[in-house]
This record gives sequence, C-alpha cells and structure tokens, in this order.
Amino acid sequence: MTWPIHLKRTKPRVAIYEILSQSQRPLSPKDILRSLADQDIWLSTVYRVLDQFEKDHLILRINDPATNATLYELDRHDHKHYAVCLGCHQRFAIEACPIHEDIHVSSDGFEIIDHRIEILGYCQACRQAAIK
Amino acid sequence: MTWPIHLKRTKPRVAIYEILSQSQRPLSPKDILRSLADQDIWLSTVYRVLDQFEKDHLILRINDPATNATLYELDRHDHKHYAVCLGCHQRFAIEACPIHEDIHVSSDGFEIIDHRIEILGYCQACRQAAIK
DNA sequence: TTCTATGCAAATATTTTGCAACTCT
DNA sequence: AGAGTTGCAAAATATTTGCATAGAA
Repeated sequence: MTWPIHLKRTKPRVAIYEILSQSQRPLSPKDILRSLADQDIWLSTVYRVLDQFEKDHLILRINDPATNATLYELDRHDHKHYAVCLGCHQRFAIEACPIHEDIHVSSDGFEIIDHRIEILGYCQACRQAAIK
Repeated sequence: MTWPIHLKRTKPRVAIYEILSQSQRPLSPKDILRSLADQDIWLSTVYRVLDQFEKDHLILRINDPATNATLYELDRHDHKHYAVCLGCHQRFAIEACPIHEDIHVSSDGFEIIDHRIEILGYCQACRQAAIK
C-alpha cells in the first residue's frame, strides 16, 4: 500500500491498518482493540489513529443506523455502498452505485465531495424468521 | 397532527414534538433539552421520548457525518435528503431524490424498507472562506 | 537530535437503566 | 383504578485530553 509520506509507520498504525485491511466488515474502535489484545495498545490510541487515518482518507467513518455505532472501514476507493439489515444488523454490498449523476442542492455553489448511501431493510434470513 | 392512538399525550412528549416540528434543522437530544430549559424535563426523558417517537415513525434519527452527532428530525414523509457541509456542518436540502429505482443487493431476498443519502461537500461560504 | 506519536490516567460526553411517584385515559 | 410515563439518581458506555516518555526519521 501507499503510506502517506507524513505519517510515521508506528506499530499501532501498522497494526490497525492491517486489521482493517483484513476485515470483511466495518469495525468499531472496540472491535479493533479486541483484535489488538496482545499488543499493549490503548483505546485512546486507537481513536487517535483512526482520526488520523480518516483525515488522510485512508479509511471511512460510517454510522450503523441500526445500532448507532461508529464503524470504520478501509477506503478502498471502489465506491461501494451497503444495505443494512434492521433485524440482524449485517451489511450487504450493493452491486452498483444507485445514485443519479446530477444532484441539485438547494444552496447554490455547494461543491460535492462524496456521498454515502444506506439502504435499510430486512435480509432473507430475518424475513423468514419473522414468518411473514 | 395525528397522534398515535397508543401514545399518551404527556407534557414532555407534546413539548418535544412541538420543538421538533418548529425546527428547521435536525436537533440533538441536548439541543432539545436546551429548548426545554424552563420545563423541568430531564435528558433521560428526552432520550426515552425520542426512542418512542422513532419506533412510531414520527421522527427520524440521523447521524451527522461531520461531527458524528446523533440528530433527530420530524419525519415529514416527504422523503428529503440533505447535503452536509464538511466545513460549517450546516445541512442543505436536496431538491429531488437522486436514487435509481432498481437497486440490487448482493444478498438475494433483501427487502428494502427505506434509504438514506448523505451528500458531503463544502457550501459556498466555506469554499470562499478557504480562498481557493 | 528533533519532533511526532504513544502509554497511561483521568476527564468529559453520551446514552441507558432502575425504581418510586405521578398522571393520562 | 391501572398501565404506562416520568423525575431523579446513578451506572454504563463512548470519546477526548494532558503530559511525560518512547520511538521514527
């Protein structure tokens, strides 16, 4: 990977980056701490590293609408969106970006940098569990 | 307005509903408490009332991606989306829903209930302040 | 050597819970 | 009257900050 030139490659940073890059799902700061259990790294460090990574656009901070938890994932720059199951809180990738090209914001001169989409609903397993 | 039949019209509920319906922007639990300053209502009550309102689909809980704050707004059922300025954290309404009709989720059988969109960027004022 | 990042402690912020008293219907 | 709601205290959880030391460049 390409490490930002101004970021020192410290043990916590490398370890946290590793964990995020190996995870198939977004992780909370505590999830990350758990994966670091043997490495004498503190939660405050995890928070600081995640803040730093976010500023450098290495990772994305998202909010899980089902649990209101703060989650982080690698910014793979592949523009993925997720569907969140309101039952089991699992996240499923959406095939394509479902957004239109031209977006009009009510305030003229708004420069769009990025967008986030969350699809909310119920996955097949949860629907069947509900015996609809 | 149509009050859900099973919800008692108590003082805190009516007051909180009033505040949300008069606000032009989404509010945090603390914002709401501040507006209730004179009324001897506690933060825990605000949280409980908001939870209840959310369950009954009277309000929407959103997360401010710029500050990571939890905000609540009346669910006006008009399917509005917002653009959030990463500079000043103001929210601007988006004219139309910019999402495509057909969304494909990687897990078959996913039942879509709703969606949320956040446009991130910089408003005109913040762009000029940055003297780009 | 210099400057940034971290370990650790402690503070602050946010949200939840338990229970007795209260109040809508 | 009775069930559901609230005031209040207190706990649980999440996040931030300060500072001396350690470690990368």
